[in-house]
Amino acid sequence: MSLSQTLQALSEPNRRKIIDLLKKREMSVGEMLKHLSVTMPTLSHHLDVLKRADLISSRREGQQIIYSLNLSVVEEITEQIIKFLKI
Amino acid sequence: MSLSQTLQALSEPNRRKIIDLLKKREMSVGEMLKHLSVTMPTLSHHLDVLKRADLISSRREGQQIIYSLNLSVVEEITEQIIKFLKI
DNA sequence: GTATTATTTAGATGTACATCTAAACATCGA
DNA sequence: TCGATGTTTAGATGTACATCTAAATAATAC
Repeated sequence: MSLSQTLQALSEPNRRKIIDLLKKREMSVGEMLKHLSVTMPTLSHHLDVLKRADLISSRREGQQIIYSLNLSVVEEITEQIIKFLKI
Repeated sequence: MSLSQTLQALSEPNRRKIIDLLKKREMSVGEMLKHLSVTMPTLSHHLDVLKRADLISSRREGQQIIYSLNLSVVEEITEQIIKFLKI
């Protein structure tokens, strides 16, 4: 997971909104859909981007798929960004 | 200057390299050129992107144009990113 | 089996980005 | 007026991204 990939992933507003939602609590795709103005396939795409950047994870629960933040990765990335921006 | 724009600007490796160079000291375009594998117009373009994101500034000094980091802006942005990523 | 929830693929559109070469401009020093 | 240093424009190329609709596929619950 490169810093480029992470920053690129976080540069899209809908994806940052997803991160914001998942900071509060884990959530199914259907729930997230209510908070965003995109279609299901588009949301799936954004989730895929965030997943490939290792920022989120998913697990199945019945018919639903529950997404959650990868807390440790987020912290790690925060460190990386701080280190890079440190003057 | 939106967070999207900032993250987008920082997601390109050459531009991060420019930031890294300017963290050490201010530098002319010709000097930066020695550290990057791009043509002068391409470098000019990247400098323009970073400038529009308010991350760097320039001043003329004789025939040269000297670029420098906007320290206060970088700190501000760091705060913004930390705040966003804060769990 | 059928309905629900989500992913994936396909096809399409429109936009943005990175890069180059070549050439035109602009600014300054000598 | 040259030469040096950069910027900008123009034209071109190739890639990537965000988005949609429609349809196929997958997994699970009932």
